[in-house]
Amino acid sequence: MCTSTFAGPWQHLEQGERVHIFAAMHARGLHLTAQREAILEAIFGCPGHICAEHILGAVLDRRPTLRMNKTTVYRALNLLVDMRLVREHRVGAGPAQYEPASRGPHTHLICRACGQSWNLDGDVVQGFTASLRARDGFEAQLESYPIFGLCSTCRG
Amino acid sequence: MCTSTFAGPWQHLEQGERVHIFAAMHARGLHLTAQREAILEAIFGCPGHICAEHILGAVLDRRPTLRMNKTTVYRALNLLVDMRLVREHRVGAGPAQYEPASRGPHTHLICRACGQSWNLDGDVVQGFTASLRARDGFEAQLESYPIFGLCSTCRG
DNA sequence: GTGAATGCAAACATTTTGCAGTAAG
DNA sequence: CTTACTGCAAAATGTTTGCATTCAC
Repeated sequence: MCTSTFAGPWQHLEQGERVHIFAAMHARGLHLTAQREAILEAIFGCPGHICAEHILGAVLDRRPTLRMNKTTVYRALNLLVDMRLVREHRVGAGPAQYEPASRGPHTHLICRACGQSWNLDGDVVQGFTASLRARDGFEAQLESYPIFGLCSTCRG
Repeated sequence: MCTSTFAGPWQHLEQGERVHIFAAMHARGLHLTAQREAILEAIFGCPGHICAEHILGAVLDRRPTLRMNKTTVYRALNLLVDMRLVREHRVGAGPAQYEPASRGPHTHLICRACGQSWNLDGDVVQGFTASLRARDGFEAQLESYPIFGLCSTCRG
């Protein structure tokens, strides 16, 4: 079951982004349909992560004339993740969460006890990923998953 | 759907471990039943991670006289995770994976391209978690989930 | 016009729940 | 003898698939 919903103003895709996505799809012989555009707008218009159910809800709310179905949402999401236009986070129980890949790398700290989350800026993460790269040649993609643990308050 | 199965020799719980678990359960007014003991043996006897379906399979295979049901497996797993005797890993699609909490912290690196995984020893991780602790007071539990990225081969 | 995209219903995989019966302490 | 535990069947959740129809290009 999903919990939070983003009810902010409806965002249209920024023009450059739209062009880039259209080109990427065209190159694969795929269509940028009204449904897919609405799904993209829901994802790009949400400041955080959003799940399939909420994407469906947002589109139905804000584009009542557009036909839309959960199957279409899931199919579009798989496509967009495949094309690396959207990042997927599957962590813990509950539905997968999605966000624009263009948002750039950022890591979340999540407290297992209180559930709060914090953004972790680049410095510390970069030090860690740099040492993994140096040691093992492994390019860690820490932005794909939040880091779980206990926050300073809950440790006490 | 599960893929790999561990078909190694049946392990009985090490005596000290059994005593410790029994005490922990007793302290909560819970029973260490034959079913729960068999489930624990399946988890502790598996060198890697094991999922609910395979625990059920292992117990049915090796203790044909013992009645056992997937509901019992899931209920036992929730209990054991809750008691922090067993660690749960939910990552990507597919069923949750379980392993003894006593196995100590260790982090896995998993390559998104080829799917291979490597154990990451403590040093590098400890440096990272130490800086998070110092900076944010956050106690990261990196052993709870793998770090995804690209291995040296697949980066090329 | 043609191949790709959609909606619907149904299947699927994983996990949880209600309830009546069983067994551990 | 009490309270926890179990099995069964059924539900809940999140996601995918088959197929006939519709639409973008």
